[in-house]
Amino acid sequence: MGVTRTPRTRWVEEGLRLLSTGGPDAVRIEPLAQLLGVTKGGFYGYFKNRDALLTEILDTWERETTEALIDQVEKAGGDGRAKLNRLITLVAAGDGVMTGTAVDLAIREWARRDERVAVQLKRVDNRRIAYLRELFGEFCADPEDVEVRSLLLFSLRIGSPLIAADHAGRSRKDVLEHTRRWLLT
Amino acid sequence: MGVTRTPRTRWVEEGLRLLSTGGPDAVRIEPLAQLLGVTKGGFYGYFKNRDALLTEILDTWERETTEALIDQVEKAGGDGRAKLNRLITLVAAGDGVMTGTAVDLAIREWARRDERVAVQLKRVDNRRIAYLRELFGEFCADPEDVEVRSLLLFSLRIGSPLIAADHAGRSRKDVLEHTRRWLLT
DNA sequence: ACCGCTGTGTACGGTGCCGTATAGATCTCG
DNA sequence: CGAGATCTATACGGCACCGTACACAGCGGT
Repeated sequence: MGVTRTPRTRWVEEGLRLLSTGGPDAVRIEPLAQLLGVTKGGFYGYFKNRDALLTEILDTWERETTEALIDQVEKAGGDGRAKLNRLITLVAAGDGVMTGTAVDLAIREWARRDERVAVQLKRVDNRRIAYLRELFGEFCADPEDVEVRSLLLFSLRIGSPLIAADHAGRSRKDVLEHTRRWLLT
Repeated sequence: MGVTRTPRTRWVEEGLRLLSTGGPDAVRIEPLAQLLGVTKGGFYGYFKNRDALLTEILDTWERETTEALIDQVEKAGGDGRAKLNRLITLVAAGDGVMTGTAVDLAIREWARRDERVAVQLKRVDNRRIAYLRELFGEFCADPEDVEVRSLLLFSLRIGSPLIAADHAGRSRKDVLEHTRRWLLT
């Protein structure tokens, strides 16, 4: 063969998919290779070992997830409220492998048992919370208030997909819609 | 020997501990046996296989976690606000292996990839949300409002430990304290 | 003191995965 | 076309764990 049929990035992309559905323990090289339709032969040409792949997956995620979404929200302009509305809508849509909520949750769980991952996650979270703070700050005078709303909105984004409850006849979507109004008032 | 030196419950308890720190994939029989200071010899006398242990761990958790906390809150009495305050304080303390937040998170992550676990988690969540709804209902007239606050409080309990951000000079504890007041007004 | 029961230790074969070594296949470029 | 570089398949040894088989130890009861 000789030409790159399974480039480095494919290992990372598919690994990210495995991570999101099965957690870090599911990112195994041989099953991954099978998923790509090859054997693990080529893997060790790109990566030193399994750990190197995990590191690269994490770095890729950090790079893609931190700025991409913010840029997308910013470029459409508007005031803080408008931007928050757009942000919430975009996140709720949750398209893409990277920006999807599943990867986020998997990495969060991973961070609980791996200090290296925890550090990386903290950078990402701080960046995101800082952005929320900035937007809420545009129409909330009290800094405490800003902090409370930022944490609540962020928690909702993380917590809601993990909560499997019904809502007395309402749909989750409805409740989230009301919550959005509640937080933006 | 002949007398029970490592009763069935010890396997479950220690398994629960492994689950909370390392996720379901970390609940392995041989390491678990080593943790208990025995070999796996006795394990298969109690359980058919690893899966049977996992099932029993889950059942134990459901039994212990659903009613214990609610009972503890209820028996001290007071109105809805007082009970919510007590509930929040108790959960924040997070003592015990069962009621701790770690098991909860591990099981939630587990439920994302195992339908059986998802069903069980849903029962527990519905029970908990129903209780929150009941308490908020005591001082919130609007049912939508009740639903929003319940989901926000629950999300905060799940999401906050997973979020690794700083808060502009404040401590997480401070922000959570302000949030509590915000939700109970 | 003997016997059966029960929990335990040990040994075994099987499986899935890791990481290495090596040879073959295919493209690129001279 | 031939040489070199690049990617791939295959084979291997090693490790950790699963589940089974079986032998042994010590307690309870008659």
